[in-house]
Amino acid sequence: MPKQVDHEGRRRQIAEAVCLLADERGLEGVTLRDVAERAQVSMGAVQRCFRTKDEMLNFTLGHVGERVTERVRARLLSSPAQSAGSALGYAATEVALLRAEHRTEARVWLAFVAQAAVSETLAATLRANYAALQGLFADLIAEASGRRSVDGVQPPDAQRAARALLALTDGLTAHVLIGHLTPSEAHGVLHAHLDALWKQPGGAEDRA
Amino acid sequence: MPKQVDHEGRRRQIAEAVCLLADERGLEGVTLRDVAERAQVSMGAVQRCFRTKDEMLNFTLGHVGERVTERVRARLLSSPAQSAGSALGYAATEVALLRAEHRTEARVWLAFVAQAAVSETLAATLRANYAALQGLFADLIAEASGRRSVDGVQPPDAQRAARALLALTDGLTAHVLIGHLTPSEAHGVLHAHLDALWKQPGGAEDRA
DNA sequence: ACGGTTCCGATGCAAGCGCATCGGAAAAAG
DNA sequence: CTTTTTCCGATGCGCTTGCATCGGAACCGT
Repeated sequence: MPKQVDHEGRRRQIAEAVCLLADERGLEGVTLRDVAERAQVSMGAVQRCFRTKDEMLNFTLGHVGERVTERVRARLLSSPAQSAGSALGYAATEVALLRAEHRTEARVWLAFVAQAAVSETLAATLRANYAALQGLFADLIAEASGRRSVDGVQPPDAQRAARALLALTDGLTAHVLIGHLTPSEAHGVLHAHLDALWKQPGGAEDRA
Repeated sequence: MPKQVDHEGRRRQIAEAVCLLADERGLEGVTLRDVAERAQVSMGAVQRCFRTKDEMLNFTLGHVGERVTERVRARLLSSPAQSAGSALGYAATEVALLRAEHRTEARVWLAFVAQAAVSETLAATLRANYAALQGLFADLIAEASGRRSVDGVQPPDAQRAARALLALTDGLTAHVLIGHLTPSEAHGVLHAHLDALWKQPGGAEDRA
């Protein structure tokens, strides 16, 4: 057997470089040459790991998505004793990427969301991540409001509340990045929304 | 006086072309040559109207923002007899750009939001638009919940509710574009949120 | 040690980009 | 009709991009 290389590891290493560059100059400013330089490899290596640039970006998106979802899960596991309500608060705060140290991830995420609007491949990867997060939210909401989910099926208003929460966190993230909101304003909005959730769990049902 | 040309009109014409292209291929796919072709003018004309490409994009963003805000205002004026509550519903629905015929605007908007995260010039233009919409929302919310705004100053929870509503609409728009939500799901989420707004107007205050 | 694989760094290439340039068309004023 | 000023279409330039190519270095089983 000839030379062997940890391909998956290198892929992640390259994905990190893509993130750094996308954070600084946006997704448009990501070129193969710059990525290679940032990842401390040659362009040839990058081309070997990813057949095309799109493949590289798609992998990077998946990588970031995994990281965020993983962090949310870790946050939940590290504080299992509390109520489902406060757990949901923590999870939502993580997803909103409000903390300064996650600003990079937030910018990368936003860049990919915009790109996904015109790239079906990216959109598919993105949808998978959103579905996972929404399911997680829905579980927590159903549990916190007493009606336990059965076989992974939540009452429809829990699904809807989860959709709302996910959209809200995404919107808040974007508004913070643009500078329309400060992180603490966004934090306030998010938690006010969550508080409101418990005070009227089941009323007001109409429309699809 | 020599030849005279409606510069502002041509600028708008070019901005429309930018929108069409951004809708199809994303903001990255917008080149001066393509814009010129789509706008039925020569590249020279485009260069005369906008000194640089960034200037062109910035103008286009302002143009789209104006159009959306204008449509929301028109929607409000066309149905002034109803309650502030239902007016807010209409306004929010417009902002969320859920209708299929506004999908183009939505994609353009999202593309600019992502770009603004790395371009202070675009971010400034965008902030102005968000501020206008948020103020509009806050007015309606304050009016609907009885506490009239005085001298354009709303109670803090109206401001916060407006921020939440704006972030929610933006998030929903993005999720619809990506295909994570259907338009009717987004519609349902939005109106459930609005309904919840009236049922508990002032409680749950903490954090900044 | 050595042959066979796998890897990769350097280089080349065609295409496309934003922008600068400029000669001449177009139009009001005399 | 001539002049003067504004406008713009065509063209060229320098640069960057993603990708293809390939000779040789690196490595492992034998």
